[in-house]
Amino acid sequence: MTRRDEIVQVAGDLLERHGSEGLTMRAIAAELGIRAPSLYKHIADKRELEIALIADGFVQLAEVFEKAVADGGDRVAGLAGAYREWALDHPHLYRLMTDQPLPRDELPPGAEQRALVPLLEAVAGDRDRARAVWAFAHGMVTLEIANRFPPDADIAAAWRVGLEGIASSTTHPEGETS
Amino acid sequence: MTRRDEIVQVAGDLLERHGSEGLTMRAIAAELGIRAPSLYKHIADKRELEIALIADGFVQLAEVFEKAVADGGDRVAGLAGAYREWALDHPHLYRLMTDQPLPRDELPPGAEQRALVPLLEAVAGDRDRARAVWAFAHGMVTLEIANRFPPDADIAAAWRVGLEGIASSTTHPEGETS
DNA sequence: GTCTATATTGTGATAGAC
DNA sequence: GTCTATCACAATATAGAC
Repeated sequence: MTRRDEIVQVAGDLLERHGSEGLTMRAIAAELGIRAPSLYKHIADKRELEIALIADGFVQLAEVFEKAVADGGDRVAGLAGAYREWALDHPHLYRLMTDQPLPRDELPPGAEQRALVPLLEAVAGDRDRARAVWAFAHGMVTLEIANRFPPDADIAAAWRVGLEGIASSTTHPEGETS
Repeated sequence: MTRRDEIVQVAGDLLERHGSEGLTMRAIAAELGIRAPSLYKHIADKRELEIALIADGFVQLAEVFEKAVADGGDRVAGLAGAYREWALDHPHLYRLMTDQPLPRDELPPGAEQRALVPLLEAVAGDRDRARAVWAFAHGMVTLEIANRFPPDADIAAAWRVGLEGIASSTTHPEGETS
């Protein structure tokens, strides 16, 4: 493992342990037992570090999705469950990945695509439906991370209602407005 | 209008114009033609300012919802449209309101409730369905704000698919797992 | 109610020695 | 590849004069 890889790994650990506010060059260096300026011999700037973390996140998500599909069962439900579990397990990385426009130019090509394909296949290539499922899952996950549901909310039930509705409703009629 | 109200108003303007990073005590003061320390004669700290902005946001949202219901038509679709329009019109306030746990203790009582009632009524009191609709709308709106949909995405179609699915699907059978 | 001066803390980043 | 020293900047907030 190169020194650069070590730095990225430590950065990821710090991000999950202390949130994005805890992700400082000084803290990363301290974790490695060196001083902050030394980091710049291995990376250009902090942004490069964040990009690497985001790219890594997409790889993780793709792997989690592929495993969920391989496990069989209802595909959309399986993917949603995997998405939820991974996001709640890595809340700060999840936010880093979704709070900003995707820096597509700076990411390794295909990273986003690979994570996206399993969902698209699960809805038979219906892009609108895929986006609706994604938005629902993203909304649920961010609200859960931000602790916005009341303590007595039946979160699993909300997931069920949403997924069953979006995944299995028939295609809307052309031109229907109401 | 008291000086405090002026400060809150200027803070809201700054938030929308320059995002949460632009919302600094110095900037607020500059906008008012005074120095930052003078603000502390009117408010205790910056947090108090943010709370006031959040509370104000809920009032705006409640009014927007009530107007949408009064306008008639499909209720869920009307509320969702109003939600989307308001959020995209005030993206930074929207994020301030939803990115963190709700400071319920510090908000005027009923602020959250008043904004919530119209949606709950639109789904006949079904709390799970209300949460699913909310999560879907929240997901769509945050993804739109973060510019995460590709340029060619048919966002209106995704809204339609999601809302028709969640709002009109039948209640899920008890114990059904797949 | 405003000011100046300042405390305190923090950030990312560079220069240049070793 | 690491160090020390430092730049440049910004943030919230307080003390005390006027």
